[in-house]
Amino acid sequence: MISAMNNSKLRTHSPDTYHHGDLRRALVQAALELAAEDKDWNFSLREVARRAGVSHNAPYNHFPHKRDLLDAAAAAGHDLLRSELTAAVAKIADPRAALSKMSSAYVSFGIKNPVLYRLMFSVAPSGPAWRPEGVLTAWVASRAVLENILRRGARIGIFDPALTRKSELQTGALYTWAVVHGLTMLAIDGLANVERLSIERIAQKVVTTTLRGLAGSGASTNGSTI
Amino acid sequence: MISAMNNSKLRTHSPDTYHHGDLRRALVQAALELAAEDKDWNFSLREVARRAGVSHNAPYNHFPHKRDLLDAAAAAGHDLLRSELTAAVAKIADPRAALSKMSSAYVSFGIKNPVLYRLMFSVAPSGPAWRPEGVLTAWVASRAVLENILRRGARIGIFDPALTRKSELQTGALYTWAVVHGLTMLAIDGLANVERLSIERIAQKVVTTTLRGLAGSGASTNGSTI
DNA sequence: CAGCCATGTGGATGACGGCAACATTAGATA
DNA sequence: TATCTAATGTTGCCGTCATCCACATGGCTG
Repeated sequence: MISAMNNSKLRTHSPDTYHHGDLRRALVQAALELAAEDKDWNFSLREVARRAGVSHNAPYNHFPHKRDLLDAAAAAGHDLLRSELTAAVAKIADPRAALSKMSSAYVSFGIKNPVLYRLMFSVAPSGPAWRPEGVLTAWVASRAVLENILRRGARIGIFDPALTRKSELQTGALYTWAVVHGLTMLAIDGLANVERLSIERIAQKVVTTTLRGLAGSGASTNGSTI
Repeated sequence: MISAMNNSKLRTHSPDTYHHGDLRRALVQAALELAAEDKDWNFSLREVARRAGVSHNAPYNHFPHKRDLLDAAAAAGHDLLRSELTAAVAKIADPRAALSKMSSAYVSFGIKNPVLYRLMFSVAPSGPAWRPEGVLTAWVASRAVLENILRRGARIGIFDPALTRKSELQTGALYTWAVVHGLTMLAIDGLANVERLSIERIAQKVVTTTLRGLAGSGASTNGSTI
């Protein structure tokens, strides 16, 4: 799922040159691999350089600090998540079904890429609300998808009509996001065990409850639209 | 909020001895302080030792690895959270009000101790579900408090009666926990902004929606019990 | 009072993050 | 096409870190 990254222009010129040709991307790739292997982000920058086949200092031409590499990896992750979410919801008209699908896609992403997911939400804010380039963008885009679903549902009365108001819509989106984000985190931490149910089944039940929270007065709480 | 830790037996003997007397606790304390100052857990073990006034190797008599110190800090955090949660709910009879109070206490804890909170859920599981000593215990205790509230509410019909079934109860608890955990995380990351509302106000509204998700058929969705 | 064991100290080792000076090459320019 | 330049890599170096080992200290127990 990681290799799905854009890797066009993989140096059309000589293969064993002094200059790598696409080192920046190779470094991010190596970092993602190392993270997946080690199950954390504590590898050394030198290790990444080694894996990319360059000297220990080459990375500094692309990332002033080690954290910048991690930020780039996080940004790639956010982008991947966003694309998976939009893809999951693309062809679904019914807001409830769409929300269901989006939620399960979200949780699935976290479970498939636990280390990446954790990194994506581990960016240490230096300033008041600093985010690495692109992360906030991807985030806002994802959130917009969610808000659109809620708005559509509110308009046709499936969700609380109050959600047509901007402030309420934002709150509703935050609520929904909190559920899936929290559930994903708990699942990654192995804290989301219920009896012998699979995490997918658990997520499904949680989403059903979530939908009831969003429901308008006339809506059924039956979650069978999944 | 950190200094509330149990610090009995603070060396009744000589104050300036070769042996510190309570180094273990002092190290955890120093680590918590450093984390709060740096806003992350990237300080060096030597720095912690320096702050505690001991040699760079003294900590190894209490923590075989640096991670063990972090685990101890995380455990202390979980314990503190558990005590705050139980205290918040202690005298509240109404399940809905109790859940509300517990939620706001939870989110408040995260906001007051963002770095600690992040650490508490950043323990890298080595084995299948390894947790540092005491963390899982505190977690289960917190969860039990939550489940009790839900069960009581289900019995008197305020919450979905299905919650009296064990499996459903666990799912319901997970749902609730996911909301507050997710909301807390998002708040810490500065991603929980709605218009110009304070985070407390936002949390309140989210909890209202959460309660609706838990509600039984006959329950009002009015969250004014707060 | 002698000795043991928990607790601290000092020093050494290999690795790391980051800086600086130097090398190599891809293109732009003429 | 010959050259110049900026981007990209490389080598070497520094201070710091985590961790290991040998040794010091001293409270407690026999």
